[in-house]
Amino acid sequence: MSSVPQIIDSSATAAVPATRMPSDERRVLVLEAATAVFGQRGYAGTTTDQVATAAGVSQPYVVRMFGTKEKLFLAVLHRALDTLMAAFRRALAEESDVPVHSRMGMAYADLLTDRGLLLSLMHGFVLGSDPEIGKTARAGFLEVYLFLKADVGMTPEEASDFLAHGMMLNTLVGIRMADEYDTNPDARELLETAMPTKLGLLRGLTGPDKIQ
Amino acid sequence: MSSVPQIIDSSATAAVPATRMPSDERRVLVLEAATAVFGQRGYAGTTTDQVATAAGVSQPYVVRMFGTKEKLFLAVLHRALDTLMAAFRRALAEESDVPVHSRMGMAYADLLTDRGLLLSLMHGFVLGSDPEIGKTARAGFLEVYLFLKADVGMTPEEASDFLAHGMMLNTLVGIRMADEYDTNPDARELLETAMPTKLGLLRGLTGPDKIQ
DNA sequence: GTCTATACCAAGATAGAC
DNA sequence: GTCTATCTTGGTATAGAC
Repeated sequence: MSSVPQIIDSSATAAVPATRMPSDERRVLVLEAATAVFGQRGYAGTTTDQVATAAGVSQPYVVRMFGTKEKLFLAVLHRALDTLMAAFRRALAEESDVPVHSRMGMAYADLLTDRGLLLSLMHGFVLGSDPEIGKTARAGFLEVYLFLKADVGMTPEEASDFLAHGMMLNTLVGIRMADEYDTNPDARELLETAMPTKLGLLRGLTGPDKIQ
Repeated sequence: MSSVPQIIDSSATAAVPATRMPSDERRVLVLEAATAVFGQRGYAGTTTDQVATAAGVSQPYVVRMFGTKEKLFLAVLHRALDTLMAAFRRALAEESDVPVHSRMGMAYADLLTDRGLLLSLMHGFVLGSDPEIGKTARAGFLEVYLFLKADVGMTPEEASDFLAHGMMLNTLVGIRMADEYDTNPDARELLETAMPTKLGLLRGLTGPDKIQ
């Protein structure tokens, strides 16, 4: 694979000892960095060193914190699913004239700003053959499906369609279709059709990646 | 990552010299094997040795044939896109009482039987940050979108919805949701809702993987 | 809590024989 | 056209110091 241009600023060299920090705080920082890198390069395509650099700590420390790279990825998936469900629950509880289904869609699209979150999930979703990752991915996907039916009140068809559009959104982000927005009218039309309201968010993700 | 249980029979040991074969024939065999493995494990998660074993040839020979692993993956993507477009064109040309949109959907779902084809595409789609892979993925995705509009006659909305359901199907396969069909009623309902007609194909993909 | 140093293995690629 | 042997790199994980 050719080297991937990066979004995340890598000027954070891990060489200089990171300032001491409570381990749970540090843990969150590393999880966020890992989410960004995994989202961009996928599970196998990511090295623990890339995560460490993005988080501004040393590579062995990342491994030390999570045990193995796989456990780190699983933690990323769980955090992503928790964040997603929390956003949905918030959107559901919200007082608003906007219909619930739309509010859910907007809540989902808003997660695009959480760098790599939806894409890390997507990478997990397509690795169903891996025993651990697959188990987590299926459980998470079904949790969302059930929530849409039981709590939001969608029919199976509505929930399935909602998820389909979510997967489409994930794909458009993953494929970086927004990079073609200005130069390819078809890409532009597709983006404007597939995500009319939240286009701004996607376009904000254009340009060279910020991860090292 | 824990080791992935396999679908493809690995009894094909490369140790015994493969019988000589015209290079384009061998090329196709390797491409098919590569499609299956890449579909299951993704680009970075696949080794050229796994591909070689699945194809029944030696690892250096795989590299020799395609130059690099990345070129092999790109060849897999191109072959997958060609196969997909050919299936669509065939479904379009077909005489039938079934409406075109349905015929397209069925043609797509039928590709599930081509082991790893749709999943290799999906893995490519989520690697848009990689310069080469991303370029190919975006071009292929847009080619399909344009075909749906220009040749099939879909509106942008219809084409976008069609693609959304395609991505949903890919995801359900990738996540191996069919593995839960018998034991989880929610998984079953979701599968029956998302792919009512072609469920049989998906279920056929259940069970231990056949790739080594 | 965090680092440096390093062991160890896996994997892509090359050389060269048959 | 296809293999065996091997070089080389890069990446996870461990040991141990501060």
